[in-house]
Amino acid sequence: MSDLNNLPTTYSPQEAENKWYKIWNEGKYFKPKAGKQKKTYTIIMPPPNVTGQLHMGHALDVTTQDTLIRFKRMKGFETLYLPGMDHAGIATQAVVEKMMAEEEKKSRHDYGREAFVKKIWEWKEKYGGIISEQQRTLGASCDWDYYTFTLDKIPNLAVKKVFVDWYNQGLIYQAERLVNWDPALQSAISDAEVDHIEVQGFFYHILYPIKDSNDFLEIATTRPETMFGDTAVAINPKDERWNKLIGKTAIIPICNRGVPIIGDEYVDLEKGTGCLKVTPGHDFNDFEIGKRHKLPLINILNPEGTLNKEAGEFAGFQCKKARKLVVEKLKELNLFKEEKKHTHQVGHGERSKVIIEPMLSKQWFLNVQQMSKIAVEKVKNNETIFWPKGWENTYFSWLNSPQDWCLSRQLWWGHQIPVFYCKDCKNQWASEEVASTCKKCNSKHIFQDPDVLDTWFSSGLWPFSTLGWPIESAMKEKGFEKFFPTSTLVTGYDIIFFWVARMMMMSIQILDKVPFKDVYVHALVRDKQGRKMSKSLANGIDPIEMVNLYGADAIRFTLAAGSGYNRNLNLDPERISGYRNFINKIWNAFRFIAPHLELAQSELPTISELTHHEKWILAELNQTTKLVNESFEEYRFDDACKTIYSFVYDKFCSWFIELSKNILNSEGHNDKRRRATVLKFSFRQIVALLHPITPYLSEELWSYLKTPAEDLLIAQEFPEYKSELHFQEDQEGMNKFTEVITNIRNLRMSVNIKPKDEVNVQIFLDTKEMEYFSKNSDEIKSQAKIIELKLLKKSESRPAKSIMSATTYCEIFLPLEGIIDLNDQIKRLEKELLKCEQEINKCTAKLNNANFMASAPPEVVFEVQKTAEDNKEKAESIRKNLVGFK
RNA sequence: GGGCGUUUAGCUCAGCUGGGAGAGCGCUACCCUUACAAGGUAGAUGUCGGGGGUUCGAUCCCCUCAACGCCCACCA
Repeated sequence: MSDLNNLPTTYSPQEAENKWYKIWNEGKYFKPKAGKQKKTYTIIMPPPNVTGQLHMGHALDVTTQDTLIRFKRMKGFETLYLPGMDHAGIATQAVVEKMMAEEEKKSRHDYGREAFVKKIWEWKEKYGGIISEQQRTLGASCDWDYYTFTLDKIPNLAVKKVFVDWYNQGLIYQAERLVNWDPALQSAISDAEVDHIEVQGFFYHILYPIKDSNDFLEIATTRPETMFGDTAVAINPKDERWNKLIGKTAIIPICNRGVPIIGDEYVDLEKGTGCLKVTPGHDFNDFEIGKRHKLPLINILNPEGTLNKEAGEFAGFQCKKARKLVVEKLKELNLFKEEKKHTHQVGHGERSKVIIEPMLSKQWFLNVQQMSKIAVEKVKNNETIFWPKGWENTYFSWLNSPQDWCLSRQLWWGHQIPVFYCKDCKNQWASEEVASTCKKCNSKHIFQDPDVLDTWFSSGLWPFSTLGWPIESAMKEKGFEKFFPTSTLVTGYDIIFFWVARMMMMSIQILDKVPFKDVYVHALVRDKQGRKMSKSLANGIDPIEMVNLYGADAIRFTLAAGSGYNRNLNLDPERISGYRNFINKIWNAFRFIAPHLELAQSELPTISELTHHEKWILAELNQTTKLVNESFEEYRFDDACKTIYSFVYDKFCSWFIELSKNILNSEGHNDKRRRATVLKFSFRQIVALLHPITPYLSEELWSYLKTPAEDLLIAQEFPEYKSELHFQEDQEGMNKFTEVITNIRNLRMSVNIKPKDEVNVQIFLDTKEMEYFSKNSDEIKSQAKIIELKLLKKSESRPAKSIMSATTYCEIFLPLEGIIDLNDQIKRLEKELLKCEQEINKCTAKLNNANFMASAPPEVVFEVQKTAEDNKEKAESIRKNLVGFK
């Protein structure tokens, strides 16, 4: 331990961070331990992607989760903070494929499935999971023995069990449907993974000849290249312009195929030309029209997004290129009328960023119609509560119009679908075991479905698969019964659909329980100007860089201070340095106390022994404690931070430490000892209050404050409000004390008296204040640098040649020898007077208003009366003395 | 097109169920005062987006307009 008298003037976080994380972790402080609450508190960490680098969003996750965990742990809950990592099917496969292409000029097909998957595992061992190291840096107090990867054995068993059960129940089914096809991934993706992005495009006006006539139908489309897939042209039956053509045949240009002209209400008379080409194979709406009219369905695309042989001479071209060529060709044929600029929303792959093609394909789906209804119920009846409540709407809006979930992905990295096929008898069945023969005909010619499951399928099971489900021995070992349902899910609003909704549905369906009691939805971290942090803008702030610069506690405090019920957190690195300064301030407050720690006693003196200022600081601390507790319970991290900040800064450092200097430098042993005791007591409580937010600094300081027998701070009890430490009178007294001193300092400042120059002061008081001020006159003298302080009755005469200031209960005079700039003083006082008068006018207006007097509650009326009287007294003081100046 | 949200001091934001507006940072002046210059003391700043309404009283409730942002939804 360093010498308490020789601590450095600045706190250096690095040392403490390395030291304490290790001690906590090795000392098993992160492990769940039964506490006085006899209850558990569980947070399952949203598993970051294995490919991920820690960004500010993760840092915010960790900060809020770890703050809650540390808070609850100290409150005496048996806490489990369960870490993990997600295999992130698409993202990870993409990373490795890219690396392979760059380094070896090979594709996954060159390797084959087995070898490729092995390659990803190798990559994962080598590069994956840096993020969990970074989480440690931030102080995440997870039980790392619970660490789970979504492809681990148990989650895999969970996935298989759920799939097989639901397959057998018919909830999971296979269907040939129009799905969102990602040509880059060459896989289907779910609706949730499609982003609609606004794109500048064109309406191409094309003429479709009408069979057995010289007429044409003018059709507007954004996608001329899909005309090879057209199987009808649709017109609204109400459309007077064209409806007589319904029933005739239109000829698709270029391929010269005849298609029926049909009537369908879906067609919008206003949009385009009012004539719609119907391409059921590549448009979701057209697909519906096709169903209504029993139209054939033509697939014109290859899996990689090029046109297939249906497109004749355009086969092999990408859609974008084909579009140009088709337009040129139409121009040649004189069947092209015009193009008009048109902005529209086009679906893009959330990961791949390429345009998504609706395409007919056979996929696995989960029927969510029933489970989504129940998931809504559970939130409606408060079994799970969102904080802030407003996010429930987002959750509902998704679950109220659910599309069946497309589960299968044509990838290699992930949980392979546990469905088997027999080549001989065409039998299909689902099985948790890897089958070797056909269940039905015993044939050995069987194979497993090659697709893998959507990553979110395993994520949806996360709250219980991490706790050992469905393996009973594992559940017992991991404490499933104790920790499930979990307590709070902390996440950003961007994955309410992807994740929260799915965990709710799956958990309710499988276990008939909601997976968590609370959902705290935190803000998304943006840059100072509110822009999303992105690579292209280069506006990202790297949390680890910030940790290196300012320390983990500073960044945690900054993120916590920015986290309440807001949806954006605009982060300015300057704020981090600001809170670094605050942390340093605490460090230095400790340095002040440090030399006196030995003197302090372990128990607080009896209340009758305490001085006014001691009672005051204890009362303020007590109130702070109450507010901090309440704030954490309501996920108001911002309020908690503010409360602690202002107590430490504005109460403890600015006044209590200042007021303690004389005592600690005096000879009075008892006074010194008593004050040292109060200081130490307060400081122990301050670091305890701070610990959930700034674990490192607080643990470091605790090591000096604790008794040898006491455990680490992480394992201490969180401070609670104590009614016996509520001293209202002392808090009110102290308000006067600080007001008078501030007034005197203000006066000194107005005539440029240097801080170290001492002055004489006379205060004229109401008699009822006399006692308080004479009792505290020594402290007033020292705080305001006064040589001689005279406390006089208001009836006494005021000194000549002086400057003055008034409060509602006293007049403060500072007699001066030299020349005073009277104009300045008059201006200052007149301004002050004006304020009072405005206040008085407002009050009297109200008090003269009969309606106000009749309807306002009595305490409000009383308050107004008091304000009026106080201001009248103050104004009177100023006015009287102003006359003297003039 | 549907829904949600935001608009308060130069910047970032807080203001609980209506009683006359706050914080941090920044800024200005003065200070190396024996915990801290990553500091101290003092100070300035707001038609609480516009308009209307309810009320004795509106930053807060209702209506309306505007700007910005987000989410969902059809590539005619």
